[in-house]
Amino acid sequence: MNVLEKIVSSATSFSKSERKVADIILANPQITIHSSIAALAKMADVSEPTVNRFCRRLDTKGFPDFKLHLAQSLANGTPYVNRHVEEDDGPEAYTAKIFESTMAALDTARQRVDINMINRAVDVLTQAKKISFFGLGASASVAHDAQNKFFRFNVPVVCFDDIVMQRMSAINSSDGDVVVCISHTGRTKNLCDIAAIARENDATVIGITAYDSPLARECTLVLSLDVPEDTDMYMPMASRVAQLVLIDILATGFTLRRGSKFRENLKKVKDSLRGSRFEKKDFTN
Amino acid sequence: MNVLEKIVSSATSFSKSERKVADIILANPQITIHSSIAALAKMADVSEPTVNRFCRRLDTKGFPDFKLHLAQSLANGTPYVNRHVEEDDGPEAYTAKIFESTMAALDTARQRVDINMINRAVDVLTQAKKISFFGLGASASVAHDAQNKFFRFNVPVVCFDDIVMQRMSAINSSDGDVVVCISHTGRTKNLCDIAAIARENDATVIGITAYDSPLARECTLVLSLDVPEDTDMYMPMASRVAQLVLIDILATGFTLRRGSKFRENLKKVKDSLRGSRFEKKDFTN
DNA sequence: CGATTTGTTGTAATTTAATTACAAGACAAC
DNA sequence: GTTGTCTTGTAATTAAATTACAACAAATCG
Repeated sequence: MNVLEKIVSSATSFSKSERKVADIILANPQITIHSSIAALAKMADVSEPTVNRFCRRLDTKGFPDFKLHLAQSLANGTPYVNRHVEEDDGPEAYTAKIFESTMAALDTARQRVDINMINRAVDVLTQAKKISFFGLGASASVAHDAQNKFFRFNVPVVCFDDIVMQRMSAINSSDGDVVVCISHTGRTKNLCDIAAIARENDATVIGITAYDSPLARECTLVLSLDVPEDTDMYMPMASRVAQLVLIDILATGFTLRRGSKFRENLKKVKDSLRGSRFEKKDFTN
Repeated sequence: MNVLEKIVSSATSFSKSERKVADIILANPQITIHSSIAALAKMADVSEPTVNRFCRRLDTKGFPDFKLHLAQSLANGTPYVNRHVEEDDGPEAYTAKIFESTMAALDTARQRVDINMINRAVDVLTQAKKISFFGLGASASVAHDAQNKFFRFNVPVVCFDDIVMQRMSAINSSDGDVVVCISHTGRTKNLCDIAAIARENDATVIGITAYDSPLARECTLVLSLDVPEDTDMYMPMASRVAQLVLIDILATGFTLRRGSKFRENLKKVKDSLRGSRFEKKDFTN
């Protein structure tokens, strides 16, 4: 937990004067790290020892040490301590908050992801006879995106966002086929059924879903992404971005496993687009 | 440029003693930020003023200020200096690199994005009679995702990834309709045509695309996202994530503009899923 | 309701750390 | 070999942070 978050969470245990200090610091974190203890005390209208005591309460060695911790918190980019969008946020505020919360979500995803599982998933995918991506709702667009990546690898790839098609496809699957089921919650009944059906037909089922969810239990192999979702907006946001990055990782693992010669193939796919595009005038991206 | 990088890059301009200081700091950055100037001087076997001069040479106000900058550099965590995936990277390396490069891309996107344009786009979207999202290839899944968000707002939303449908839809558009064209490069001919057609028919065309691209020139309003794309893999990766976050921002702006009562509506949409899902056993997400 | 204790806050003294001024030494150029 | 410049360290100074202690406020208990 970074210092800024710590200040917020231990707010209740502060005394009156300490709260004044906390308020000033939260309001001007950037100014704080460039201020002396005297300047900060003056801003908060308290004495210098009070500031010092405040720092100690936050498990730092003293004011200079506290500034160090604060600087690190800020570097991790938390201009908005509360990253949740609020009713009266202006465009500047909500734009920054959404970028920040998405980045924070990716960071926790990175820390929690199981490299071993990724490696096994890449193994399975590179050996697949056929790969199917299934998702519903918001996860359907992730499935489409996955198809857009994996079709380049010259492997049969399908993608369905229709439960009937998914079901038929699952029933027709067999040994060597890989089915990737994508669901943030992992509690969508239809998708669980499909995972079960695919498994009964000897397909390998990879789940990109929440750890220990009903869907996860139906899968051969689970890539869990426990990302804190901002539920205020009632829309999947960060979770879906993390899923996409995971798809990128699997696709990258796939290409690396296949070696450099294979990469030439990808270049061809990309070059094939040239005719449909306006030429670049210069080398800027 | 962060301080650590600065130390490396200005290595040539250091004197003999300053180099000693630089070496010690680069070797033990974590220890440095918790040391006094005296301790560091002793470690580097130089005098205290030498350390101070070293700090000044790096455009910091003095030793404490230098430590602050150093702390921030360390917090920003660049475990992989080179974030590009390489031939012989193992799963651990490429996973970390892809997460990191995606986060870095989002960070530059955040810095470069034009808040003013976002605000105008939200304006236009909230007043739209009908909203259409068009994308091709990788951008098609972004368009689908946008549809998945915006349909919740009780506004007529369509999404096409088929140029014939897009064309027909564009021709049928009229004043008050908003067409959102999504393309990373902004050089896909078909999509440019469609933007032009939509504009001829009095629709407002919002482009989520590269600044000053052919597509951008056809749009009423451009949300440019100049994200450094990792082209090694010949696949769109970071750009597409940035586009999704932009969609999230527009959707959020939309809901905020509509006020709190409208948010109840979104909750209803979300609650409607309950029947199709397994119940949560606890409150973990 | 008053006395006592506990906790909070500020003043002043002290200690510690960082910076400056200056002088000695090293090195290069003439 | 001498002069000038650049580098480095010593000692003095200044600035900053911390500690010790006293005054005050609030809460607890008789």
